[in-house]
Amino acid sequence: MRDFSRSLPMSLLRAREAVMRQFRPKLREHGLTEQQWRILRALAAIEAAEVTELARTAFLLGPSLSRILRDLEARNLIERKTAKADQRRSMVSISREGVKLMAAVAPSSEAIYAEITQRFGARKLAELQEMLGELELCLASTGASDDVTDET
Amino acid sequence: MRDFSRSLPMSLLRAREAVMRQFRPKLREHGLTEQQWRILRALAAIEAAEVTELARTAFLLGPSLSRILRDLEARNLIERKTAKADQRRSMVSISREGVKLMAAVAPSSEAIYAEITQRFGARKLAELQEMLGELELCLASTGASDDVTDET
DNA sequence: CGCATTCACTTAACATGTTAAGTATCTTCG
DNA sequence: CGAAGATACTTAACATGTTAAGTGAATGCG
Repeated sequence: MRDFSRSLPMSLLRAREAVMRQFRPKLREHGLTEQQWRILRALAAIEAAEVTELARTAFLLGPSLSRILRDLEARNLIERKTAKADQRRSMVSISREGVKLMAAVAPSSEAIYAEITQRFGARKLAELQEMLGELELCLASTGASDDVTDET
Repeated sequence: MRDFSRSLPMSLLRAREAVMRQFRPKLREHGLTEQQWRILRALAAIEAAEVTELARTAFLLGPSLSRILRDLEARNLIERKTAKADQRRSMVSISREGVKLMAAVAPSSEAIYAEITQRFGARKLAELQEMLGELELCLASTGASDDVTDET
């Protein structure tokens, strides 16, 4: 069997870990996890979003998101209100405090990203992201539990 | 701020998830998680390994590995014995049952990997892995908690 | 030898990943 | 209208990620 440490899943895992290791300490200084930071960033870019939409944007599963939103709400970093038209949906938005926290963390985050870009090379980084996107695309809707009806 | 859904960490996360989504269902059929499978594969390639060595190979943190080894041992998929020379170390090896399970899963796993390779293209896959390796390398020992003494 | 330090591993505590089940609301259709 | 089904979440349960603290064994050194 192929040496699994050279397999694609392991390559992706190690590469991502190498990248995230750069960010985690700074996020931690502000009491944020990687996932919480993703949610704040996603919310900062829009007025408000439904939970399902936010899950898709931040690439989190529903149950994880539910827990995290509960915690972020308790820390007053986000706000929630049920939609008028459909009581099932809740609209999530970032709070004033959340915006302040973002503003405090963003510069360091940007600096770290710039450092990574500079080290690896901007052109190579773009190429890498292009390939990752293609990989994702060519595997789309090929898993076991997809909402596709005409699978073989 | 840059659209975070196009950031490197998200690209890596989505790509890896797209890949793992192909494998998880089959592993699940055999009652294995991705991490348990990594450990079995790592052990299958060697006679026996110390826990720390195994953690490095399977890319797992010590605490995670401790729990997983406890469970795999309870399921009789691995065996442990403390080293003679150093009572702190324990040598882990795959059991006969573990080998049997590997043999049962390996063909499907290989088939899935082959399918991915074929879809994405073998040459492109090699290029991607090359870039991922370079990324990992250029970020090595740059995090906050590394055992490097001469950091800036 | 003896004791502080280091080392290998485990436990603990909390956050998230993952699947299944639950709840409340909305929609559909007879 | 009203019951069956669909939808948008939430909870539950178990496995892992992550950091800190704990435990027992080996080492270094006076």
